[in-house]
Formats: sequence, C-alpha cells, structure tokens
Amino acid sequence: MKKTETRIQKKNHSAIKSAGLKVFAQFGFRGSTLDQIAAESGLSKPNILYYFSSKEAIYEALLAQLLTDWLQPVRDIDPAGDPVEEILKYAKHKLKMSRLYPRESRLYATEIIQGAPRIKSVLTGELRDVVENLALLINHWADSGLIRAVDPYHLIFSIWAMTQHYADFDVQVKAILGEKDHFEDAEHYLEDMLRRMLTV
Amino acid sequence: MKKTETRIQKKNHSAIKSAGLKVFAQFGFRGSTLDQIAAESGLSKPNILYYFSSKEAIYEALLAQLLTDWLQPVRDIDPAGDPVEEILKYAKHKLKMSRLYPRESRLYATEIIQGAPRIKSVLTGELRDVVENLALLINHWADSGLIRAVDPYHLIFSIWAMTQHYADFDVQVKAILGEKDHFEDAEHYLEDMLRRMLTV
DNA sequence: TAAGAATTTGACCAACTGGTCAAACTAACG
DNA sequence: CGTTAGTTTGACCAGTTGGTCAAATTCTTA
Repeated sequence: MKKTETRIQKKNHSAIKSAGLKVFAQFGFRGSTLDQIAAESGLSKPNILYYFSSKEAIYEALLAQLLTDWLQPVRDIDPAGDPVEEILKYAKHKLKMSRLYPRESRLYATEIIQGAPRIKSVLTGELRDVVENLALLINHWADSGLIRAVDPYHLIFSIWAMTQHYADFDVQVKAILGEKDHFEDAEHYLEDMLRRMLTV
Repeated sequence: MKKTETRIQKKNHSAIKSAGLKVFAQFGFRGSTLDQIAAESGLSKPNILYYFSSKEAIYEALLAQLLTDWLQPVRDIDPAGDPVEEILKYAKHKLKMSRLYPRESRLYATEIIQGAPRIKSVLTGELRDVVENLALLINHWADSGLIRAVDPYHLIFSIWAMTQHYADFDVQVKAILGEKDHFEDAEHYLEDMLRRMLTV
C-alpha cells in the first residue's frame, strides 16, 4: 500500500530531512525555524510545507528514523558470541556512529535533555525492553563466569555516555585536543576500559 | 568598585537567574522566551529587562557562574595526595553535582551541543589549560608508577561523560531504571571502573 | 513624613514565526 | 502536442518575539 515516491519527491523529502537534521541538531525543535530549514535545503518555505505537513512532522520523521537506527545494533548483539567481543563490537559500533553521524547524536541528545516530550513512550517501551533483554544477557554471561559481574545497566550507560560524548561534546573535545582526529585514541581507551571491566 | 545590591535587587537577580536556568536548560537559548522566564520568576517582562539588559545577558550570567563552578573542582585536585583517591574524589564530586544540579549540567550541555558559540574562547583558553595541567599531573603519576598508564585526556572525558550522563539523560535513565534513586549504584560502578583503570 | 531614588507596569512596536492559498509553472505520458 | 498530475511560489495572515518607554507605584532615608 506504500505509494511510490516520484523522483522529485524522493529528492526533496531527503533534502528537507537533511536540512532539518542540521538545523534541529543545533538549535533544538523550538529554537529552529522553517526559514532556516528552507535556506539550508534550498527550497522555499511553502514548498517545504508541501512535502511535510508541519515543522513538527519533519522533526518527528527524523526522530523515528533515528530510534530505529539506534536500537538495531543492540538487537544485533549475539547471545551465542563471545561476550567480551560482542560488547566490544557494540561499543565500537556506537563510537563509529558518533564519528560518522554526530548530528543524529546531537539531535537525540537535545530531545532527551529537553525531557523527551515526543518519545517518552518509546523510552519506556521499546528502548526499555531492548535494554532489559541486554541486561539479562549480560547477567547470564556473568553467572556463567564468561565475564566479570558488573551492573549491566550502568555498563550500558557508560558505553552510551562515552561514545556519544565524542559527538555531542565535539567542540569541547576539539578545544582540548585540537582538530586532529581523536577517534582512534578514543576507541583504544574504550576497548581498554571495557576489557578491564569485563575480564574476570 | 562592586556596587552593593539592594535587598530587592538581590532577590530579583536571583529569582531571574533561577527562572532562567530552569527555562534555558530545557529549551536552549533560542528556544526560550522572556515570557517563560517572566512567568517562572513571577516578574513582568519589562521588570526582568530592568534587571538584565537583554535575554542574552541572563543567559551569559548563568554561563559565567557555571564555568567557575565547573573548573574549580579540577583545580582542587591535590598533586600531593594519593593519585587514585584524588581522581576518585573528583569523579564523585562531579557525580554529586549531576545529582544536585542537573539543570546546570543540561544548560552547559545544550550550549556545547549548539557549538558553544558564546564560550568557545573559554573552552580553548581556561578549560584547555586546566585540563592540560591535570593531564600532565596524571602522566606524572603514571611515570612514577603510582597509577597505571592511561591516556589522561580520554580518562577525563570518560569521567565527564559518565557523570554528566546521569543529569543530561535523566529521563532516559529513569525510563530504564524506574524512578528510584540510582546515584548510589552509579557511584559504585564509577568507582569500580576507575579503580580497575588506574590500579597498576 | 516628604523628597528623591528605586522599582514596577501597561501599552506599544517592529521583526519574526508557522502556516495558508490561489495562481503560476513544470514534468510526465499517452 | 495537449492534458493532467505534480510542483513551486508570492502575497498574505494571525500570533509571538525581544525590547522600549513614559507613567505610576513603592522604598529608603534624611
């Protein structure tokens, strides 16, 4: 039942979302204007509203996409794999997302900081379930003696915090470390930390 | 040369800053309105502008205060103290700030995420210097064999990221862990992590 | 308690906001 | 090529925004 988009629709939908991401990630929902998105996308304001019914619709389309991309890698953790390597794989994946898609990370961060008014139900629903399952798996691994016993929730939080930090606080990191790429060192540190935490 | 504030000035300056903190921390600078701050503080909009020359002036007063409070505990680290305990003391202090002053943390986070347009010079100046000194100290401790050799910058980032996470991502943490206080567990996890990282 | 200083406010303004709409324009396709 | 569906826009609107200002009110202090 999915209407096929025309060539122009495809192009403009994506141009608007791309511009919206740039603007919303920097100013948050209320701080962003349709005029900014219009300027950034190269389309006129009425034209933007021809493709999305409102400013809010653009924002929500971005959030929806984001949440999917966010949750998938958690689900991809293999209960049958090597525990330390699986957690490390996940952490490195998140770090890579911070490097490649810092704006997505910032958009998510501003939404959460503002109290997550539009996605609270996802947080207490899908996200919570996914995290709970992962926590159970980590506890199971610990019980089996495959990793050291740690609080699974705070382990997950620490991975999120550390990886997203490099996207969200990018200017601060760069102010301190300079402009050269610091992700390699970050990955090394993260790996070292997780191995120390998880190795028996 | 500091003009002494009248009783009313003292009261209203602080009421405005308190209201401004609440509003700015949630919506960012551009997303916040003077009307919101007026409503929150119980003062009229023109009255607010009698005490602060502009919306921006309120925001900047808050940021200035924040940066001072932020940097002091780094300076308080004692080079003559026990390295692991000093770092732990600092990390716990930061975590306590996240618990007691989450709005300050969120205000800072939104400013940084938005590219730190008004405090970039502080980041590349004062903050950078303070962090550089701390990094030198940590390296010195490592050279003396008092702690394990770790990248001092990423160590600092990991402390910032993990502690501020509990303030900035509060709704997400609560969505996953429920409403009960989780700071005790967080502190235990943080201490465990740092000891593992730093102990030779 | 009266004068002067400090405080508060209602009315107002120009710029900007998200959004509408009819008309004009362009692409696609038989 | 002509018709129609899809696209784009200029003009416009009502509500909100940060900020001003003169007048009114309240405090302080001699």
